[in-house]
Amino acid sequence: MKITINDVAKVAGVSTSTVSRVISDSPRISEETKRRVRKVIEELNYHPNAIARSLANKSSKTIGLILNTEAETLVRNPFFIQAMTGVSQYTQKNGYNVMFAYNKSEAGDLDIAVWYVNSRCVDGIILFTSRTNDKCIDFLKKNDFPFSVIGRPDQTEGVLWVDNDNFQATYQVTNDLIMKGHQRIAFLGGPRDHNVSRDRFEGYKKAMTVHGYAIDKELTFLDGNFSEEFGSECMLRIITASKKGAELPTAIVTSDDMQALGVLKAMRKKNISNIAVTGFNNTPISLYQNESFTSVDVNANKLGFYAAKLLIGKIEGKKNLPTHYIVPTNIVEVEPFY
Amino acid sequence: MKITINDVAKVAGVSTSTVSRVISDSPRISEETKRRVRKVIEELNYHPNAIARSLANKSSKTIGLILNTEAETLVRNPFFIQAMTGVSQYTQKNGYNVMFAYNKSEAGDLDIAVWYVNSRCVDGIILFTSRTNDKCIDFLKKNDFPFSVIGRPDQTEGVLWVDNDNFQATYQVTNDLIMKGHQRIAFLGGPRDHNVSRDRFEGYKKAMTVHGYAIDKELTFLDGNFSEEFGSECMLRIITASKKGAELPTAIVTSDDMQALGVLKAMRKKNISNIAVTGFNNTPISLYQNESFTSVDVNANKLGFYAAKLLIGKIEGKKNLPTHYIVPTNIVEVEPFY
DNA sequence: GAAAGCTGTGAAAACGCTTGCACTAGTATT
DNA sequence: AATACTAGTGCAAGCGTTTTCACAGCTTTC
Repeated sequence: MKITINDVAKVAGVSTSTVSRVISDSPRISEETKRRVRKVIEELNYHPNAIARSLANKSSKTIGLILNTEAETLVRNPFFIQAMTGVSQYTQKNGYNVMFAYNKSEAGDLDIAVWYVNSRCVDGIILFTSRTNDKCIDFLKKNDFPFSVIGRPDQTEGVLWVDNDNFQATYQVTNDLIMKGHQRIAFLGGPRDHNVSRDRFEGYKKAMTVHGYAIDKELTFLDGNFSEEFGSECMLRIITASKKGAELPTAIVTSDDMQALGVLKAMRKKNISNIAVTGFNNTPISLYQNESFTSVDVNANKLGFYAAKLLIGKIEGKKNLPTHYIVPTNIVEVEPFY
Repeated sequence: MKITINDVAKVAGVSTSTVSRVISDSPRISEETKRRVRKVIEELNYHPNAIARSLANKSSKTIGLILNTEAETLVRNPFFIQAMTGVSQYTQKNGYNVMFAYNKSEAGDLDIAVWYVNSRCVDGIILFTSRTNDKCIDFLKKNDFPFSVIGRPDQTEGVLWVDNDNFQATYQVTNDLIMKGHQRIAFLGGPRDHNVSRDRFEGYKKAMTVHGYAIDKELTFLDGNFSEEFGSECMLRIITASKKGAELPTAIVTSDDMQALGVLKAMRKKNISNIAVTGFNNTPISLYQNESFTSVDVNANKLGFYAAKLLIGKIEGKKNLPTHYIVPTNIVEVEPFY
């Protein structure tokens, strides 16, 4: 049988309220009593029951994670686990636990959100991907339940979010290429309904126009997806066009390492080299291929960390908190594996 | 203000006990009453408070994960996230939540275990790596707290565990190589204090001896680690030896994909090819390199799934449950990326 | 020297649920 | 006809905390 606060109270010869106050270090208890009670707590090896505490406090001191992502992505892209460790680091420091649930379907994500909210087993939720018209976001807003989102959502009012400055990242990547003398630079984007896709394109566009270079429609591939296949496909189209007289680009800015790998694969297949390729995420797999290329490290760990920080700030009702954080990116040169 | 069981009782004109029994579908309540109460539950959109329930039941319906692993490994090896999703799949089906905490240091792992146990916020724990003399295991055993372990621990009595048949895996991998005509086969092992290392070596040894091939001391590297560096290092030693007259192996069995990549890297550097290499884990990164090789898929998802199954069986006091599961491995041929 | 103000503590009511036990009304048993 | 079941329900005591309010005993104030 586990020791309870009553046992401590009895042994120490005080009431349970006193013990409770000692635990929370209330100023209303005399040092003398505190010392005595603490000694008993030590002796009996007493530890408060977190659940009883939660019930009395109406707060579980737990936050829930919703990984609304396909298994495939989860496994290939270390982004998620990195963000999760970031979350864990912040929550641990602040006395919160973290709960997670994985569900493949989008419907499943909503189910989990509903469960989390209705059962009151978490104090707040972190969404790991923001989709357009995300049903989870709508649901959480409607229920006035604290949550934060990794990745800027469509509607930012009333939501806490963290993200990179994606515009800045591609701006810089593109600018760097231009500084190295590249003029004909292609761009591969992500799905149109992700804000991140638009931002990355805009950054590229800005850098190009600032320097007076044209955005060649034949070299910009928007509304794509973050896959290797898409990367290969675009590259093959570029190559085909070049056979019909178009000039090959000297550099390609992509929106994801997978895309970049696809591009490299197609280049290899067609025996083309000397095109600089850039990606996003600094995925370790990018280390295991033969071309050197540039990747944008998004600092996933920090994204998780700040998502937790925002959320916990909100839960604890702190005032004057920021509504979002922009986490800086670093541009890394990935050396070839061999 | 949230709806409670009392509100439902009042509206339905019954006592709270009756509502509670309707929720748990007790046979002692008449169908008539059940119907009426359920209708009210629906109308009021009532959902039981999980925490109050936990307190009354003395069970949080939550299990805790302890990821006692370095961040680097966590990120590079999708094993962990795969196992986590496996755990989540089983627990969701059975009405359990999962809590996780990440902590870099080994000391931290123990802290988390202590917190989980003392605060009673989880009903059981899954350890994601079994080390020799694992302090967490000792602590959990001493406190008689339910837990299961991924990876067979040193002392199996009184512990629930899941693992692959590592002996069988390397036996088969080695045997396959022999069937293809290889006779001179090197072996790279993992850290001596991991059971997995010993098992994998024994499988290799058995296959070799069954076929009457010698185990060449110069070609077996035990007590290594699961890194690329170790792989490269061993391969370079093999190559150096060959320059002094030793015969090169025609195949190399390694204990990890990272090791295998290291081997391939060294081969490439020294311009050697035509040596078959095998690894473990079917890591996606293995897809992004140029040699085809063989990897053993350990079915991490299933390992997590069964770890959860064993644990929940124990928590719920089921009788005649197995003490461990052996999850089959599949041998996969990884095609070169390009 | 009475009123007012502190200080330190305890009693008891929450928090929202489960469950052992008791009770009532029928029904079956002898 | 008395007894013994059974089915269906409610009462109230938990589960282990926190926290409001009350109060006793001091000290200060005018």
